[in-house]
Amino acid sequence: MKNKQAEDIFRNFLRAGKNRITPERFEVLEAALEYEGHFGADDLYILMKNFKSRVSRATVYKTLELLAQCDLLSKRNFGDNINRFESSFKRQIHDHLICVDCGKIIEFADPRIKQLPEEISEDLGFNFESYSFNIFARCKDPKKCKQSRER
Amino acid sequence: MKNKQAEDIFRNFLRAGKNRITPERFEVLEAALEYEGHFGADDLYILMKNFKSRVSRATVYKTLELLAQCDLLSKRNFGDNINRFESSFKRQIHDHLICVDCGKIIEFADPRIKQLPEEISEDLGFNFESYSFNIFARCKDPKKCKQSRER
DNA sequence: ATTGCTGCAAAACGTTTGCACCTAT
DNA sequence: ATAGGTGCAAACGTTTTGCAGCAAT
Repeated sequence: MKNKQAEDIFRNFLRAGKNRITPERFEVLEAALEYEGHFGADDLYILMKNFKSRVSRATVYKTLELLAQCDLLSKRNFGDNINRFESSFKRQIHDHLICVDCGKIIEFADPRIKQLPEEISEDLGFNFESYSFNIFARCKDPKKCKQSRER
Repeated sequence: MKNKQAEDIFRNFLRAGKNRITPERFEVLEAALEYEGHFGADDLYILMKNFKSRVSRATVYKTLELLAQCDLLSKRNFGDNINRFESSFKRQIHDHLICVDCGKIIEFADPRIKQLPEEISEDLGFNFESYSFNIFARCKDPKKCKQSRER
């Protein structure tokens, strides 16, 4: 019960669909919100296993999808064929710069990007849904690079 | 010998590294440049197989990577965990809008995006390498949607 | 002659699925 | 009571790898 507000959002979302409210789903929610930074579904599953959780891989994968649907998490793809998630609960919209050498991920929020996706969607005759904007670059400072492979 | 210019670029790139110049690699180059639109490595492999090519799957995968490295192709990722390629030879830089209902891919070039990635990289202390900007949206016109799953 | 490339099949990887049992409603 | 969720293992689709033989340098 660490994130009552997020839990309420999830509970309401589950009820709104015909989804059941189960302890496993809330266990995944809690673990996901506690995770610092970006994580793959399997990362979270392993972490939960290490903490002696009995929740299955299948449940973790399915629940993360639900959490992304109700915007408690955002699903990211940095071009390496891994779906990553991060908490978007109480967080502002941002994009990512990824160092192609060390894998470091920098978050940034540039006001110039903000309206672009919706405007472009309209112009092209589409209803905007979501967007992804990733920059791939290299650390200028070699001392800060190649050291870690944070994700 | 349909694309002498592209072949020269590839040949020089191969020589510059210590990569060998082989007929298989040029077979992949030709097939890739002829492909209309976006294709996965396996799509191209299957197509080549249908045309009785004897080039192996491994060679197709590896060669596409080389072609992306020398900018004859660009490698795209539309968030579905498939690496797609498209010819970038003699093409202007553009981004993509993907319909989440029918999978249709629209290309667009918005001048407002152009300098953004490099500027942001600099501001954050990185050397710009590349970027990806994808918009996910839904066709407004239902008649034009759900019909095809072009890629 | 050397070193890199090829084709093949097997393995790897993240993810999804089928199914019998269980549980929230 | 029943529809939906769970855990498990097996299957999936894409991509990578190990290796023996081959070919470009």
